Amino acid sequence: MSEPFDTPPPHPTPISRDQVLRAALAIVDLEGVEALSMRRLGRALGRDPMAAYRYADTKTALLDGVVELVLSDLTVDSTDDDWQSQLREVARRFRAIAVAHPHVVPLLVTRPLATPLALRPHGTLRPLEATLELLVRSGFSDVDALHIYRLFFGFLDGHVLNELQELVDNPEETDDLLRLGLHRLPIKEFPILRGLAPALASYDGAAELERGLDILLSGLQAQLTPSGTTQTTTCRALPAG
Amino acid sequence: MSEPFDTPPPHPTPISRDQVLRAALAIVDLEGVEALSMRRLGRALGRDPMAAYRYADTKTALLDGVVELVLSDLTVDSTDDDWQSQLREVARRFRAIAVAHPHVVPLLVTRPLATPLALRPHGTLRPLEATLELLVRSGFSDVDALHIYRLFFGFLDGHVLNELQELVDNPEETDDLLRLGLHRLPIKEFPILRGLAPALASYDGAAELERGLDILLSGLQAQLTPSGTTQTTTCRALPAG
DNA sequence: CTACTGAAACTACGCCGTAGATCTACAGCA
DNA sequence: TGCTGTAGATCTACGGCGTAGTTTCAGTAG
Repeated sequence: MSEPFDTPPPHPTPISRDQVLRAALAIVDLEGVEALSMRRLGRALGRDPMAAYRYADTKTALLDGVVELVLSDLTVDSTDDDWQSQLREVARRFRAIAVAHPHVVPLLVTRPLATPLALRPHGTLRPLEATLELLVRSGFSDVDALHIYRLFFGFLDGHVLNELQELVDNPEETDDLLRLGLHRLPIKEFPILRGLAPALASYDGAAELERGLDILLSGLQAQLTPSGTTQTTTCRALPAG
Repeated sequence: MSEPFDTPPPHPTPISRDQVLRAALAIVDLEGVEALSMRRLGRALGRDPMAAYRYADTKTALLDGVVELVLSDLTVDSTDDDWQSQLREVARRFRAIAVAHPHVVPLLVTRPLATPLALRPHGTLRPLEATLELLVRSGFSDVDALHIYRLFFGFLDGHVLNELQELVDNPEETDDLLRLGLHRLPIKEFPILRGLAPALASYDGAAELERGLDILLSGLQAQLTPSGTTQTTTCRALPAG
């Protein structure tokens, strides 16, 4: 057989799906999702705008690919004996990824609304399977594992959406109220919110994540045990009166 | 002074911001966010494409307006003596809104990433203030109220993002595995996920929300009391080994 | 009757995603 | 050597996009 390296590719150097996705990610990281266009991507690759279509059938598939690339950094050790502490670590890694790629977060949370689960790039499903395995190995039924997975990653999505919200209106202002622009809000209508200017200004994402994890895991421990059955609780309110 | 109704407006009938937003919402509900363009909106209003710019300075402001319109349906009774049951009701109303307008959910969760809090339409801030008031009236400090608000609405965002995920690949198939397209996934790599086909297919959003609320509120009760101070917990893992 | 004002409509620019046609350069073979 | 098939890269073109700037025009004030 002939070496693939002996015969150089048709045009300049070949290009890999990974390179395409990395170029796309770079654009998104620097300028946001809306700056990513096939033409812009082609320019970044030094190729024809249509070149990327070889590696992503469509623009939306390219977006799914960017999500996959980013999520490929999210490892889950499903052999960890302590599922709670492993979930904590996954949470911290997930947050770190989101903070490192804030402009990707909109894609991260919304692409699954558009692309059916089974058609998503496998890299985006791997953390799901690994988390399920972690929980099943810890004694949960697979259905309960699914519930916990959903609650946990829903919580993580919610956390990063909170953490990455835009708060600052006027960056060069030093007073919190003015910096966040909260003075624009009618004081009669938003008294508490306005009073929270200092708290909003000193938001600490890592600490908030830990406190959320405390609450979530403590609730989980109270409501769901690895033995497999859900407990009924006394504080559960009735749906309608 | 002259009656405003006596003097008919310059061109045909006047138009209100509310009408513009409702027309925009109708397009999004029917065909999704990406189908909403200024030209399309103009057509729906029977007006020039530029007409809508009178009520939204920019396309993104229009999107914020759609979010406001949808969130204006979300009432929070801050006088409720039982904050937990009021949060449950808010959660159910929020879910109902999301289910009624699934195509708006991407906007609902991502617009705050782009528009600074104080510049968002007031209608989107009203549930925030009302929830803070509910919690403060129940004895929480305003900073704790903010934490609970974030955790709670983060949870809700996460829930609807989970509930509205696309799962079905091949709708006319009857077998769960085939309908969800999970047979495409390599069985060695995704054994648990594939096995969960029936559970995925029979997802019940309302029930899942209640179970999530049970866990969240029970965790909240264990970790945070209206007296105001956060408790330290024994199960909290240390950051790094 | 004229001049002004403010809202509505129109025009035009540089983008976009991508279907389809075209070009290029090598592989295999006579 | 020259010919042809083919697969990949590139080009062209279409209809649509957000919106700045300009023009139109009905109503009001003087």
